[in-house]
Amino acid sequence: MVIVMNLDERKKKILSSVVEDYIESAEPVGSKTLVEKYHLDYSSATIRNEMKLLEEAGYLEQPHVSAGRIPSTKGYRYYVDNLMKERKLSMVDINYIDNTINGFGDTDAIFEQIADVVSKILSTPTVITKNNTDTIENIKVVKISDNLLLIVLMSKNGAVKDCIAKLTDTVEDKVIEQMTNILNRDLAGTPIKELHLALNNVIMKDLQAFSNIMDDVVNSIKYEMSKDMKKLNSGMEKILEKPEFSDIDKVKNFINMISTKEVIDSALQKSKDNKLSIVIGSENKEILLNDYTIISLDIEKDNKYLGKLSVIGPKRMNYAKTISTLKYINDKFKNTLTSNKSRNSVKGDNSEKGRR
Amino acid sequence: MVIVMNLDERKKKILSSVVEDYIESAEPVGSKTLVEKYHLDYSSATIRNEMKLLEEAGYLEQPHVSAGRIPSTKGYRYYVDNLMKERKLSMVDINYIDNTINGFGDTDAIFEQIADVVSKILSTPTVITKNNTDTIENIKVVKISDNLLLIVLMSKNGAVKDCIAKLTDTVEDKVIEQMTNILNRDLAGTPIKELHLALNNVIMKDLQAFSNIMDDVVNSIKYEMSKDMKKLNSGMEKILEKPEFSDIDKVKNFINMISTKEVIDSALQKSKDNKLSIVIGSENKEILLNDYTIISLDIEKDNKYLGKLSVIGPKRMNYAKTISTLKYINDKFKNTLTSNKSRNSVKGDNSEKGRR
DNA sequence: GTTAGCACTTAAGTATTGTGAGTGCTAAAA
DNA sequence: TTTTAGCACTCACAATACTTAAGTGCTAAC
Repeated sequence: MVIVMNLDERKKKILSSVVEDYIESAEPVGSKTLVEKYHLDYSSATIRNEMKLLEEAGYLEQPHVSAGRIPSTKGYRYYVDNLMKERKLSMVDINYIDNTINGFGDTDAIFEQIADVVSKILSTPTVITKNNTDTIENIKVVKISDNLLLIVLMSKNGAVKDCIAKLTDTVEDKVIEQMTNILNRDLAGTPIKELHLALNNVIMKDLQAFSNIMDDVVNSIKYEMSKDMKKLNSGMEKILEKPEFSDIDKVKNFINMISTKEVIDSALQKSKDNKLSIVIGSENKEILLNDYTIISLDIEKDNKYLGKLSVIGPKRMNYAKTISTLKYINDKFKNTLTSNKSRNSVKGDNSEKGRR
Repeated sequence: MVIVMNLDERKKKILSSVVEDYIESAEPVGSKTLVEKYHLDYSSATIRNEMKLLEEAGYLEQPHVSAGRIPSTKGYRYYVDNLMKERKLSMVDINYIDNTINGFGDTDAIFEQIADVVSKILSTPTVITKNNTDTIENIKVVKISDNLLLIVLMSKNGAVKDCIAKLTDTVEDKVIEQMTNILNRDLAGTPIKELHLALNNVIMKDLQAFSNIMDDVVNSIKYEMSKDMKKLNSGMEKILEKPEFSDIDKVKNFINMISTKEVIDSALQKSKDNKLSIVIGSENKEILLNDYTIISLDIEKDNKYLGKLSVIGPKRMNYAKTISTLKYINDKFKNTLTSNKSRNSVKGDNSEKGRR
């Protein structure tokens, strides 16, 4: 796919050292540092010559003439595709993930858990985008008390969402049954993204029949569905720690940018085929994102697409750790949605599908 | 209660002008500014003499000798108690509140809505603390599908909380009924803060009877209840706009501080009698909070205490607007929890209790 | 009691200089 | 041909001195 440039071993070693040192230190890397810290058996002058060549070939760049080198977008890309070694997660992180993601709550709640965990481990903001081509499959309405109804929506792909409706009028069981039938008749098969419209139609058609009650129910569903994409700001505090954001204006710009739905949407549209997609710096079509990297993972359950989990941060991000964390979470997630038993003493494992 | 110092009218006018100008501009206020902007019919020299006296009496302070004056804690306190004029909310804010707080979802969701709205309007972080002396009154368990249960907890004070439990085993209706009975028998009357312990006891006693199912249910409840106090970080981005937080270290300190549960707890313990409490700067016993003001409001429904809504920010906060916003929300909230009809065209108002 | 006038203080902004990290190039060594 | 020592050069950053403007407190006159 990618045209592999003819970099000799020494250049590869230098490039990967520059990338890794810069990821760690956030400071431009100089020839002397490379020789000393990475045991390159050449003098600094030789390394300087090589770095010059790497710069001319577009893999490195120089903030100013008397500074060391930092990786360019092309450099990061080469590193990710050819040089990076996949890394095992630390036991600390594995334990943290295992103890925190427990599968309680509806699908949104689980997404939220995942976003929080990823943010904590990677110190990056995390975005969850739900699959809104998913369709409604089934709706249940349960009477909790005289003026409280509980509505549960289940999607074709297995997502579950519930909400509570407070009624102004009391309601009889018979009415609930009728209403449930109407909702299922009108909404089953509706794509999530068209749900709002469909709900309006339900009201138009059937409001008369059930007066306020249907209205209460529909509004509750509408509100619950409008909470989409909310998890955007998870882990925002963490970026304050990164030297890239030492200036308050940069923080503000970044927050504004990722709060702009269009920017994120544009970034997440591409590369639908890959389960794991990495878009580095200027590879982003959106100019505002040219200094940032977005790594996203498709979240699936039983081979059905539920949504996308994306990590967004400066180009200087820990690619190896990010990728292994996302992959681990993905595996974990598949199990979690099926069963929440994993953290307790697993007694009878025979109920599992056995694909591992 | 408060000993009112003998400030003459001119001093009052000067003090209130300094407070209001400083709240708006965040810059120390000088004598010339006061004369010109607030039409005090004296020369700047006279005002200077007065300001000197106000400083000696402890109402004002001077960051350095060639700067204007800023209010001290005592100055803010005098302003809030004696000089501040209560202010009507703007129509924009009223509309925003009315259109956003709609009463959908369980009690926690509503609290969250309120915290978000307050944060947006006041550009301040907002903390919600739930009343954990409230007790469980009733528990309902509803079967959604073969391996999904929905659990609804209702408290004595009217709070509602629901969660979904995913089961490893399938479950029969009869079992659910038995289990519901056990849960109600063992948990009814339990204070929310002791729920975790009580749930452990339930498992100890009855795990054998229902094996994994009860386990799944109990763990779901536990997880749902553990989300307490989560709304702490709402509105955190907003503080970046305030000049007090122009330095990234100050932001970090502030975030660390308010993320420390103990600090917030200590601040929120005092003044239980008042529905609205204002603790300014050094009035806070906790030293870390000495540069900040906390304004909290007890949230009630039908005269039952549900929790506390607190706004935390620099001493230089817009006291008048904060207080009127909280009061408006409080009124709104009472209605909202009872009925979510307010934003639709209200047709038959006869169902309302009529207390306004 | 009030105010004009003035000397004084100080934060903050601007200009100046010094320092150190790191480079590119040249010429010699391997 | 490749590598390296040596050196002049560049430039960000830190430290320092200089300037400016805001605002005060005090005194003496109104």
